[in-house]
Amino acid sequence: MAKSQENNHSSTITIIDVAREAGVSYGTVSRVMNDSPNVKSETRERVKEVITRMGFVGNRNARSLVSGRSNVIGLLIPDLGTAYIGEIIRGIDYELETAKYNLMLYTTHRRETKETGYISSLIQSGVDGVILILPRNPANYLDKLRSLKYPYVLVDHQGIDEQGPAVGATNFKGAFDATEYLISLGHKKIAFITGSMDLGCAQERLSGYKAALEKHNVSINQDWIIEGDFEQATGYVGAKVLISQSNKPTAIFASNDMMAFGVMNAVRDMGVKIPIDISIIGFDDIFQSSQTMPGLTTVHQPLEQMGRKATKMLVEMMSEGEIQSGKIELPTHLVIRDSCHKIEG
Amino acid sequence: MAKSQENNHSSTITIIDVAREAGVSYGTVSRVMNDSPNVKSETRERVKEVITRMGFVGNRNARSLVSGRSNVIGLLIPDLGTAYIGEIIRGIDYELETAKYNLMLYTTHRRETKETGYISSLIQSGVDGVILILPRNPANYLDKLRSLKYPYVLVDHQGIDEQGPAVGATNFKGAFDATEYLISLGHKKIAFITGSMDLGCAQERLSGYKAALEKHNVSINQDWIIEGDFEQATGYVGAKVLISQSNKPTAIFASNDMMAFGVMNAVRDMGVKIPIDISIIGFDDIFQSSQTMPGLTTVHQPLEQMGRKATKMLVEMMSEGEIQSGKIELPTHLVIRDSCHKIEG
DNA sequence: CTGAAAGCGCTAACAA
DNA sequence: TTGTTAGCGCTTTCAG
Repeated sequence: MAKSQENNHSSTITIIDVAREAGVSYGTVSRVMNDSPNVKSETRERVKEVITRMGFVGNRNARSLVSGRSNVIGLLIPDLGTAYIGEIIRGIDYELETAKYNLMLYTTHRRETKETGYISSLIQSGVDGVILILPRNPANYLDKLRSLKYPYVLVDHQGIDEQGPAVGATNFKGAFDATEYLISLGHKKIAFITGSMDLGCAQERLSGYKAALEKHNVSINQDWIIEGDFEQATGYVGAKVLISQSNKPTAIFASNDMMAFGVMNAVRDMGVKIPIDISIIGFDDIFQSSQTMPGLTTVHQPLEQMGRKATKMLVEMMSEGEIQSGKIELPTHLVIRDSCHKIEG
Repeated sequence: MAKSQENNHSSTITIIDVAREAGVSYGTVSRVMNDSPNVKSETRERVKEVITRMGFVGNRNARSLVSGRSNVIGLLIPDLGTAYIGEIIRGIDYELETAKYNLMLYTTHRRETKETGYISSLIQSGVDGVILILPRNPANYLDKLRSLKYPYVLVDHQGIDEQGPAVGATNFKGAFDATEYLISLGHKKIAFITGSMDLGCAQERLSGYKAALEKHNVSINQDWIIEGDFEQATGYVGAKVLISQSNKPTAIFASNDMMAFGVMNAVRDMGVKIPIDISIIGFDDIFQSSQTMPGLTTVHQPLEQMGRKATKMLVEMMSEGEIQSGKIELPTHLVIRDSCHKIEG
């Protein structure tokens, strides 16, 4: 006999108890639970009443076992604690709630090796689909996912090899717009601090910056392009380097807001006033950016929307059993606050 | 016949296929999978070889259904995107990995109503236990959890009604130490910005601050106690108010680091130098605090440790089937960086 | 040490 | 519209 090690905390009421109490067969109870149309409304009401009265909740494992669906999706992320990912997850959560899915979280903590391992684990877990945020080396397992027809969506990954479903933002255009805005303010000496250059989004932002400069015939000065890594500290250090130059820029464009915060701190520490002495612009528009003083002008990335869009795509794929393809880029837009200032030409 | 809607992406290999291939009964395969000692090592090897060769992975739902365990724990959090919670989760993740559990995430987004609903959902999901971080109104469902003998651990909740398992930090002592440190530096005019006062940790920090003042016969000035809410903005505003007073403090103790960042920004904007003109101290020691300039002196809260400890407690409870009780407070300690300065008495 | 077999709680065909 | 029933894939007794 099975079930010797009874799960002592799960409710022990089963569909059979409900059926007995309601005076119907347990198949009928199942129909009520699944909103099958083939139930007399009178019966349905009676069964529903019994269900609530007894506090019955269906056993998810049993349902999944027979239906082949778990109503759980997996979410693979590099790390938590960055506002950036938090906001994407907010969007995912939102959609998942309406679609009645739960979320299983897998954090790689930037250990690449874990990614591939997790994918096997995910599939094994009976998760119905997976969202991958900022994956490090998807090439290792994307083929597997595709060959299994396992639904997945990539978020914020601009790999060259990518043919599958993915959602990102218009990084190039966002950076282009920000740079153009600075130029419109009269700036010609515009410095740029890059993100981690192994990431597609960082590359695109750099390209956007350069393109805007070129369009307006502003020459690109390599001394004003500093390599950063999206962390606050490199923004700080980068700004110090920039400001120490004899030929210093009048504006600094940081590839993300965290680095822009570092820039702000550095600049302040050197006694340089924002935005009078120097203009600063960021990228992402995380919550904190509206809270700094002065408020950070930045490129808004629709993070929550990205999460929602990715989830919608995934839900659709899961119900249709087909892997869609094509990547989607959601529009960024400039949010003008108080960290940039007009310059006399 | 069931299974009309086949889960087209899950591997279709079952324990039976493995058994046939290995020339044993499928009960034996099951024993191998569960590391049962009653298998001849020769047989075990053969079966294992077949398992890896066929790439077989057990169906989790089937296993859970019969064993009554899911090897998944639920994590209920108010929000993401705060470094604070991210660091706790890192600890949880770490322990979960060694204990071979997966993590189901439920975010309430600070909507109180969702908490209670989630608890039912969690239990229904067949999750083996639950960790609640910073729960808003646990009174609503703690009784239910207890009566079901459902394993749970509270993290960072200092409710008065609490008898169940919980882990937190020494908030009182941390605040006491920080205040005493400021006093040892010669400060007598020490302001305090509180957290959300509906949270126990915020109350304890305030008490610790007051107690240190009293111990050293420094009178408490109500004008120097400002109510905040743990968000950066209230730190900014609070500092402005403080600095504008005719009788201004020489040090500001913010109840958490985010507010301390706000204080730093405000102070800088008013042309006041840190730490020469004013000393600033925070609480939490989130990652960002070591990145500001000057580095923020703060009370280190062992967030990752708290996550690990909570998880260990939960795992133990799940295996023993008993709810432990008693709360645990992990020690805080002062991290001295560069935001505080000696003052001439 | 191994095989046989009884279910775990439920969904979905099939009858009626 | 409802009842009946065959499994989903697996764990765990019970025999041997």
